[in-house]
Amino acid sequence: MKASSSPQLDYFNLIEKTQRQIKRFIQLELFKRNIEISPEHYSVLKEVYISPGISQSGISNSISKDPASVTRMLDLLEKSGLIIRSNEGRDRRSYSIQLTEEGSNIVQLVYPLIEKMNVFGLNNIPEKDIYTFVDVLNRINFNLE
Amino acid sequence: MKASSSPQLDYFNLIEKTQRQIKRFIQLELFKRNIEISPEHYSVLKEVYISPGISQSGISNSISKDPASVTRMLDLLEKSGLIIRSNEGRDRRSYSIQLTEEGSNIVQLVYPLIEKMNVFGLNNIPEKDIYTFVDVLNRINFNLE
DNA sequence: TTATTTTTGTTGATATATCAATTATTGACT
DNA sequence: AGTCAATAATTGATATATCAACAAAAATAA
Repeated sequence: MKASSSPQLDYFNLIEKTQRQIKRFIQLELFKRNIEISPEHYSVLKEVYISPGISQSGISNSISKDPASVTRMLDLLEKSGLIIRSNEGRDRRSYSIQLTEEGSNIVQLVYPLIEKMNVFGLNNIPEKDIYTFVDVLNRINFNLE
Repeated sequence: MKASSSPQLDYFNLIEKTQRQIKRFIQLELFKRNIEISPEHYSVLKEVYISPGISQSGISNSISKDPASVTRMLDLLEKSGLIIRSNEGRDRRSYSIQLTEEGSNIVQLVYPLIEKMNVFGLNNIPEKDIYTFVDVLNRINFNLE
């Protein structure tokens, strides 16, 4: 490791750390309210809420996760009675994913909480900095695509 | 889910997505160069490189990960011959972690690559925006502590 | 000194995430 | 129609991450 003019800007570790901390925070808040769902499962439910009937590959693309991850999360969500897979469509390879009433209720319960947590996490940060922040995240994503 | 004046700023998902994408990118670059180490293992090795003799709890704090995660990563790193645990210290509960020569070589090999990838990921982003970006990440961390 | 609490690390259980390989179906091409 | 490639989803293997429960040792309090 050479000494360099500026210390290594380890934004990857910083991003990772922040991501884990946000996740822990959300988990804790959900636990306090006796809402038994993981942040990951919520993000899947939210996708289905926004796009009812979406396919698994559609979910996979939207949340940028491996199809295998989606399969396994949906297995659990199905077992918990929060979503249903149906084969109604013409394409017999794919499932149409729908929320059950309970799944829908959870999204409507959790959504405003996530909004509050967003506000809390961004406390004391100027709005223009938040725009810059989101913009940089998008640019990094673009650069690494 | 109520319609709100502004759409939900889902920076959590954006951060998560970015984190996964950076990780995938780093993994791919390491694979291309036949360097058989995960980004997670590299970050552990780097900590030990910076602070030779550090304890497992020290690593756990530095990288903000659960002690159990650190134990398991060190198990693998030890099996791969990249680090050694020693009990030389007076505190018989804790281990002193050291890099082997091979571990040290890997850090020195990977470090400049990570630097290059940082530059690549931040391509076309004004420096002041990068400062703001890092600052916002730190503020979010602070807010959620 | 003895008792209690804290710290350090490990292990088991479970969830998440990815990759590689596989099955089934669809779409495209000739 | 028949072949071949692409797509959708699943499964197995493996790594990562956390929580809870635990053991051993050290620090603190009584």
